[in-house]
Amino acid sequence: MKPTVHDIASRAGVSLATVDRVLNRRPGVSARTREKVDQAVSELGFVRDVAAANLAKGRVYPLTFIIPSNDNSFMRGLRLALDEATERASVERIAIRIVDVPAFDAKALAEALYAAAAEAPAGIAFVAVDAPEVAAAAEHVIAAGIPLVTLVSDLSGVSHDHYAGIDNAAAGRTAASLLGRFAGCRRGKVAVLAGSMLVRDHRERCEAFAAAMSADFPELGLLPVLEGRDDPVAVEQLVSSLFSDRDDIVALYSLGAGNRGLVRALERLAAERRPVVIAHELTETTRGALQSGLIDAVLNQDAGHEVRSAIRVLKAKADGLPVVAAQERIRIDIFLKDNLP
Amino acid sequence: MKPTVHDIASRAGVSLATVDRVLNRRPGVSARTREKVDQAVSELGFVRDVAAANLAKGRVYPLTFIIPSNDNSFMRGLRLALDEATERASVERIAIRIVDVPAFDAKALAEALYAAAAEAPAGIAFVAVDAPEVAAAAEHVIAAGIPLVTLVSDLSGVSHDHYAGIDNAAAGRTAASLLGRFAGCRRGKVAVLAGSMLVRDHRERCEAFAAAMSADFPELGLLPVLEGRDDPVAVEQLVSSLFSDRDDIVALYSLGAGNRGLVRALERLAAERRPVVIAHELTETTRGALQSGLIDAVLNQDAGHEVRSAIRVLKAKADGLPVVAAQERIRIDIFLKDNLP
DNA sequence: CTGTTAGCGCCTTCAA
DNA sequence: TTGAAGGCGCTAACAG
Repeated sequence: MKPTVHDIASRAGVSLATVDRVLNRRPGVSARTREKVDQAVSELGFVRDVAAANLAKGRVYPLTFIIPSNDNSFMRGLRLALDEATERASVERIAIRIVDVPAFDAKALAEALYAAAAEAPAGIAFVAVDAPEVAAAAEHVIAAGIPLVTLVSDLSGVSHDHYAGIDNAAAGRTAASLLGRFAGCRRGKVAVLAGSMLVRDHRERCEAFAAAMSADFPELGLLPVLEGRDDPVAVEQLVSSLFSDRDDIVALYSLGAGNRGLVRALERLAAERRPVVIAHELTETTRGALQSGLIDAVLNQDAGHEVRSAIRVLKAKADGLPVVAAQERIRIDIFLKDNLP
Repeated sequence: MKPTVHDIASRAGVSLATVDRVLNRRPGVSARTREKVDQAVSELGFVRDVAAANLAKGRVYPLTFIIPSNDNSFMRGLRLALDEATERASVERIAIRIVDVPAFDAKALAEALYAAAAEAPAGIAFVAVDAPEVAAAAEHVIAAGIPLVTLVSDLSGVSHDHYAGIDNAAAGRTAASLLGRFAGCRRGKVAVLAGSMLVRDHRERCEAFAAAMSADFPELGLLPVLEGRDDPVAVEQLVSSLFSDRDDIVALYSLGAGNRGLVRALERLAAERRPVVIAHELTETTRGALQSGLIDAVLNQDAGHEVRSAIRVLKAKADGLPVVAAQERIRIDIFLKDNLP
């Protein structure tokens, strides 16, 4: 039978309360007593029943998630993942509060951070905009002793607790590998379509992609980066005019959102002119385009994993427990038409 | 505040015990009382605290996992995943017993199933060998009322509770897509290396791969399938002699295990003769080969996910709860050198 | 510094 | 058919 606190108590010859103090590293125990308990713990191979502990504590962790009120599929997916987490809230003893802020608005985000901190939750997660005022607000949160993690997009120059998102440089390199190899022996230009070079994840993907392309596939020249502001309409226009301007494009890397516009533009292209296309985020749109052959591969980050990871990390930090970094790494999924989930 | 059984009890004007009976659909409650309780439950939006329930029940689920005592990295990984699950055993209130059987040995596996059933565990998971005697043993387990799931490789013609593994036909098609596209404009033969056509996962991968290749890349002819019995030594020999026999091989699909042997054989090949290689399962070996460029892509199934899924399903079945099939689908991961976790 | 005691939310005898 | 009471493993006042 699995040993319990009672076994530890009698083995060490102390009371339950003392055992509890030692187990939870609370003060008010003499060194000798502590030792006796520790010894009993290791001798009996005691591991505490977290479920029972949480039940007794009755503790709930109020967590605040600040996310952009952006109407693209990925952010909708993120929200969905948060809703699911909220449903498991009672079991995991967390209470999630979602705060919306305008997308790409550093000032609004900074204010949201200050406001969230004022409520003193057990932790805050937010999708960063990489700007000084946001960094300042983040520092404020950290100074207030509130665990803080970035979600999806990271923040430079602030030592927050964690970044729950993919390695965007690796994503850029992965895109380059796939695109270069899928292009095969075709020769021509490669177009790059981003949301905005002002956000860190896009910048990192773009730079890594360009570096990998020129290293591994120098015969495929890169065209200047197009910025579609993650807006389907803008993207459609950009891509359409690009393809009517020139006829030497063999491949395209869409590293941002707004792929609905991209797909519409591609659909109007004559089949023999269709480029190799790599895009990001598995959505209704990109899934359909994969299946119809308009997009060749999709790199994806699992919003559900990111949310769950953020929650785990925030809870651990709130409890002062260590985080197994390797276990929290978010994978870059690759989807072809054949391995769609 | 989240409602508890107490709230339900007072709202319905009954005692805790009665509430409990209704919640757990136990007999001995009049229809009228039951109704009152049900109404209180839905009015208050009560959801029961599973952790507390398990704590009170003190129930543990003895689960038996039967896996091949095969010394390849994937099976070692599976074992590792099982060990990890065992460590969480106390929290999840399961007790895992691992039973080893010789690989690809239908008779031994069948016997192990009978033996496991005799111990009447809460559930059994096993890596199937697709043979009649195994099917008979599986039927016996099912007839004994013990929840049964297959792991990694499925069993034909038996309606067991679940298959915790990837869609192997999809894996074969994915391999074909990648291999065909990575081959680019190279022309020649494609070698296929399997473990054994006796296991259903290998057969399915192989058939789907062949079908997809002839449909999408008819210019690349397939060579007869080599069976390496997932044994590194055998595999090395097979591949070595294959490449000394002929010089028109442009690509190779290794759909089984034993890739240590494959990599050793590839290493000895002159760089310009090296084929495009797609293999299965991310291990030390395949990871190294990806990084060194000997292998181009690895399809992976996450043993940890499979084990956890099997456990979830077995527990649910043991409790008579439904399973959300979509949530239990195991993904096919694609790894290139660039997106290694 | 240490122990006693009363719960957390739920389940399970045992009586009525 | 129903209810009262005790306990699962742990934590947290409140006393000593």
